[in-house]
Amino acid sequence: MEGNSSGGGSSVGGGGVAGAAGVVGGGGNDVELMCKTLQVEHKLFYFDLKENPRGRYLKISEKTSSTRSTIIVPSSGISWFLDLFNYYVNSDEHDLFSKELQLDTKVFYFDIGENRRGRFLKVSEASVSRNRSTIIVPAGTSRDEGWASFRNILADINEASRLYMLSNQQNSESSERLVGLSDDVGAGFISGHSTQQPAPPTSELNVDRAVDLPTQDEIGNLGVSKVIRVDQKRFFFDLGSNNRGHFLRISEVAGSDRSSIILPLSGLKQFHEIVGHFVEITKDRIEGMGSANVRTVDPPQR
DNA sequence: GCGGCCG
Repeated sequence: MEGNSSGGGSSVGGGGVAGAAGVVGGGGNDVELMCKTLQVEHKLFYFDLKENPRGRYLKISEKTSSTRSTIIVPSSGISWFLDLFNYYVNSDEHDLFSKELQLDTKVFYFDIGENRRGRFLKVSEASVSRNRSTIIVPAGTSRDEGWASFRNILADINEASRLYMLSNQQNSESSERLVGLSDDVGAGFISGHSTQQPAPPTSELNVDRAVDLPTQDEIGNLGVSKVIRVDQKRFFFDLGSNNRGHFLRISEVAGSDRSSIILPLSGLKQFHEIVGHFVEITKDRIEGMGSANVRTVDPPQR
């Protein structure tokens, strides 16, 4: 029950007067969409969902009397954080493992620790050319309620972030003014993130899970599409995005059948390398004849 | 009003 924000004047100058030079330092003029605080033991955690022209992100800060540290989670990572905290809350104490979460250029490390004060989860963010920053979340005194409260807040924020994404999408359909407001367009449906599913604890978190994807076309179409024809088949390459991040959808269309694979952009380079490998080892066979009937066709502009 | 985090 010690899970909730109390009136500590939490929000960053939210009620604050204009003219108070109110802009948060460092965060610049980023718009604050939602903010919450959580107290666990003597630590205070601040959750700020923010948005700027480059997209949406969640800033999580840990503050004690002596320490302040912050991690920045891109919006595509919020649901992963939620899943991971669910994992740490729901799993048996004995089979808790460290996890890594890779998002674009950042890597987040989740590690369990324990000392005289109790158990804790260390979440640290490593990104190129920036100091590693870490927050430490106490498990809590009884039944991991520290982690559970943290998870509950992540769930709220994840939901809010999803709604912002959907409304941005609608807005940009109806009016072009907002173009460039967020690069996180696209729909995606997360069905219930309900209780008992301990997110897949496999190590390659970012590869296997893009399954809950929009199957309709046009969603998250970022205007980047390619089509190739090979024999009787056509292959469509479409960039899209949902709240898990950006992906490339490759669809094979033959007759009225269509099937797709969804490739998170984080895997695109590997994909490319592997295709390159096969091109290399089959070069002799395809260069002689096959290449003539593989053509690239750009879709009509606009 | 604790204490982790190794920069």
